[in-house]
Amino acid sequence: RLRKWQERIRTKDAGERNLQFALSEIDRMASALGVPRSVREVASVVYRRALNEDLIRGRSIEGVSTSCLYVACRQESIPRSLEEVADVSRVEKKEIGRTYRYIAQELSLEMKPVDPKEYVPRFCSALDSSEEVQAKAREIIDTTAEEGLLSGKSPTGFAAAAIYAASLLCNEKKTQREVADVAQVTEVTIRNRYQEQIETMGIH
Amino acid sequence: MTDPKDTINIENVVASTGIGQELDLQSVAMDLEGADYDPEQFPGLVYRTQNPKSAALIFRSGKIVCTGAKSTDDVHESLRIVFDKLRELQIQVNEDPEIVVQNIVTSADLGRNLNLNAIAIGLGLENIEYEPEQFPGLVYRLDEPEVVALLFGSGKLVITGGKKPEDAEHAVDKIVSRLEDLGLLE
DNA sequence: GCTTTAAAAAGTAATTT
DNA sequence: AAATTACTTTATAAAGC
Repeated sequence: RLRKWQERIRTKDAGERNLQFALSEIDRMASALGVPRSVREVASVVYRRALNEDLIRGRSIEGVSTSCLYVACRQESIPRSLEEVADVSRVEKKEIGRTYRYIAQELSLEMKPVDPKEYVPRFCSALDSSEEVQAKAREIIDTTAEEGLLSGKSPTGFAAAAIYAASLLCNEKKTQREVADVAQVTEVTIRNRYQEQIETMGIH
Repeated sequence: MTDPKDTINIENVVASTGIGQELDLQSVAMDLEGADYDPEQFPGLVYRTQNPKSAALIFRSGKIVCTGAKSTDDVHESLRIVFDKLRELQIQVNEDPEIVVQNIVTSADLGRNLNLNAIAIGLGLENIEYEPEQFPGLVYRLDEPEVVALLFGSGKLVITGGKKPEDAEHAVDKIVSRLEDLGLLE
């Protein structure tokens, strides 16, 4: 009987320590990503829900923590790409993506696809682009997305191409490499998306 | 307009069977030309057939998995070749061991572009998985038939998980009517 | 869970030429 | 900068870790 007690205390302690570890990891990664406190709080809530639903079993605490942070960024409309999140996590991108899909499914999070426009402010400030470029990029994204160009395309690459195009149109040229670096996509992707976008925008 | 059902093409058929007899894969690997066997990596021996093209995974238990065939007929033909090869090695194989089709992968074309964002919302986020950052296809799980469809922006699609060719046809019909109901086709 | 096998879809990325 | 190779997703069986 005493053993059972000790075991319960032991597992309870272990659970507490695991939760503390998860929350401190979320905090660490959130700081590294530079997201506001509200995102960390949302991530913590999602993690506790996952814990209550017993979704951690068979998965690493680090993987679930990272996925919850990824979810929180999207829910707060300041998304971070899996690439960016993986950069501050010790879990690889592929596993973060899988864990994220599992958690989103099990918690019925009904995540809407990321709107490329949500990347515009952050990418543009990293590029020191004007408000005019941002507005133009948003316009390009909305117009080309309505024309069906967004289907199947990565939101980061789509946003990067629109920002590149807007920079040219506003006489604030940025090189494809500069934009590619802040968006963490290749120049080839920017080139491909850019071509499609200016075609349907009728810009010459 | 072309009926999307007429664009259906079987791309891969997976089937399982068995010869009801234990095998010494080490010696089979020695005697069977072109056999790949690395028990450290995977317990099955890999044997590829050329006509029709397929890959057979042969296990110590005598159970066999055949993948890569383009039709159910090809699966039977490929396995007939495998059975004959084993008989050449003095291994007893019945006349026609039972062959069970486990999965059929099919491709098809709806003939027009799809707005995957609208479809994700329209069909209901709870049934759909669409993460273009991770994969360009929208994942749609059907209950009847029980298959999984991958929808692409081009209107092309992949259907997998079915056990009979008709499953893909029924799935295409359902997908087309659901998209039409939502006004997301055309 | 993972390991291996096959095949399609389309996007993205890393190498090679 | 264009071409090639490779990896992402889906399902499925097999035996074993």
